Amino acid sequence: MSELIKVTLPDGSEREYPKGSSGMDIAMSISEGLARNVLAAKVSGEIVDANRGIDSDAKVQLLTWNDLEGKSTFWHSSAHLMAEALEALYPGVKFGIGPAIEGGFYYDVDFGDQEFNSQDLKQLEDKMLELARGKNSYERTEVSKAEAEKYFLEKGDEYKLDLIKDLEDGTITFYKQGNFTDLCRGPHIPNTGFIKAAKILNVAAAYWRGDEKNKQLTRLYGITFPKQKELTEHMEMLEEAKKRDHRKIGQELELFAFSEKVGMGLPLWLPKGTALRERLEQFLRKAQTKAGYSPVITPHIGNKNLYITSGHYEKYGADSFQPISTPKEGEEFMLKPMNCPHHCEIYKVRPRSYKELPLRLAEFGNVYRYEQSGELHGLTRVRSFTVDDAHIFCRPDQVEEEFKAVIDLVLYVFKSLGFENFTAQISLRDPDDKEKYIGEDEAWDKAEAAIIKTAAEKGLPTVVELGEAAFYGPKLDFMVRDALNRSWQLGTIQVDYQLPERFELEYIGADNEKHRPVMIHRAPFGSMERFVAVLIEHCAGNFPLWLTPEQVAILPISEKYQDYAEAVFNQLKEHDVTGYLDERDEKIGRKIRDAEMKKVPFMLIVGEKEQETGSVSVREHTKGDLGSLKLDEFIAMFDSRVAAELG
RNA sequence: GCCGACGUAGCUCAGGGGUAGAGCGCUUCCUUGGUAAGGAAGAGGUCAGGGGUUCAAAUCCCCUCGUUGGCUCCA
Repeated sequence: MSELIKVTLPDGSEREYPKGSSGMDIAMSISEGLARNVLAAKVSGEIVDANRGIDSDAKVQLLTWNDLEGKSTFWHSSAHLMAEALEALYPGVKFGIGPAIEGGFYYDVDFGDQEFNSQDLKQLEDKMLELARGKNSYERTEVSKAEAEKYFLEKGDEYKLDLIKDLEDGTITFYKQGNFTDLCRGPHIPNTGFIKAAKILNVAAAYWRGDEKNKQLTRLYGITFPKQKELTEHMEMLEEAKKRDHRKIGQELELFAFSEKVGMGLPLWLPKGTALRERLEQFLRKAQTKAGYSPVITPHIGNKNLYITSGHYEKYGADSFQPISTPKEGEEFMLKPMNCPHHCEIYKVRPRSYKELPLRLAEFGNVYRYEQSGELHGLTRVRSFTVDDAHIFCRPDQVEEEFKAVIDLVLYVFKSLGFENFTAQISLRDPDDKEKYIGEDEAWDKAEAAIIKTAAEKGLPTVVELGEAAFYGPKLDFMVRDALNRSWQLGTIQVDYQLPERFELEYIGADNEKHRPVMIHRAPFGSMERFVAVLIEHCAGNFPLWLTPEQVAILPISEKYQDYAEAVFNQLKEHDVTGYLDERDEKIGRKIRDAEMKKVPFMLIVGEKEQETGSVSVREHTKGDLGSLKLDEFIAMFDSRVAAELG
């Protein structure tokens, strides 16, 4: 007699189930193995508990650990489990919020008068696992606002009360597992038994609601897994990430440095780092030349009025490096925080015809931004950096084509540097806070639509973020995943209808009338600093051969072969192979070890044999002895490796 | 900018109220050695900077600077 509902599964198949069946019931009907792994269900786009009944026809996706949403449900439930453990160990603790994040979860905790220190972490982890073994189910109940308030009033948790205050009556739910009840929208995994491994990763301080006027809570970061093995692998990955830290490798390989005397956040590029950077620049210059860009050079400072015109002064002036005054009364200059205003003035040097658009002005421009001191981090966040900048001035009817060409350029750059995984983030205005942005609604709508359209046409994997736009226009940001699957923002493309307006840029159209061009800002690397940092971590300092500052090390067996070694070195230099000659009075084993530590791709060992035959004994970094090659054979091999890398 | 931790030789770090330690690196000498560390000797530090407590401070306290984990921010 029970009514049936139609369920559409992700593979397109349709099945019928009694009304009120849950995701778990559906899983059970497919296979027991699946049922054991189901963490939650996505029902018509909404993620719900696996045991929630489904009352109408729906598209249903069963979420497991392999789904992002499954993981996040798992971690959110783990946050509740950690809270339960904390409550058991520290009676009377109060809780803020405890969401899942990328790579785990956290919970903000107010320990009151109780002490919590890092020695307690193991105890907390053990308690979590002990509770998890109880296989307590996560039970959802709907409560009224009054009931919710009553519960937390009695418990004395002012943070939850604060949260409830903003919730609408009738939408409030509690989740209970074991002895712990929490205010929570859900969803959750079926029971705590799924959680087999737990690690508290980090303890930090965070203000309630992120406001420094509020009380500071202890934020406990944790991660959990359905298998112990996965936790072990995760911890190994974190260990590997630490080894790849670009700050560490940058120091070890002498790529860059910082000096207290020069100032915080102001990187000093050492010779090897500079070599690397310049090769990256040359690579992009070449690609840009092909794509029709015109390189330009502009000063590091600009009159304050330039930034008043651009709108940047009003927006960022107070938080920037302050104006530089000159002997002339009232005259003020600013370190340039971006290159666009200068490029606008280049556009304006003479009247422009529609025939010369698009005009693509490119500059590796050094810019200076007074980032908050607490935000500085290695090369990824600095106060002086170089944008691989370009501004494309084009007619409105050219925007799409130009946008697509830029996407192609960005993809070419990523591919050449070994970044295979990326998503394109479409950053739009926050529709609820239009005050933050300058310009007309109409222009914004047009620009946003253009980005969405071209991204779709290029088949980019995209995510849309509201409120992430620049103040002058929407953006398409490229988030790449590195070798450790960490996500970084690199390239950016931005459509801008505002600056042309502010700078009164014009071109004469075919109709002999004045028209306003559209500007596209773009930087495939983002910044040289940030890109190098990400590249270092991506390849753990083992750069593609063509980028490596020291590509070969010539290691003579003894000083008797010094002359031959030098001859080899000189010939390599002729072929644009860079490196060094290790003339030290050390044994070959030692020279090899040092070259290996420096991650030099090729070691060329030369002694009596090689000298007699005009050859080199080749050893490749981490791979060992490759045997003997004539010098020209080696050069040919080297060249073909580089050619292969650059596709 | 805010909260916490940290700052000892070029690097990695030990020490800790009573005149500064190790390994690596560096310099010199010996050694001329065939695929991841040859041997010996030597140089090198106002213990981040400033102030205080003390007979005595690298060590305890305060401030400043810097680094770092977070929070907030990011043209």
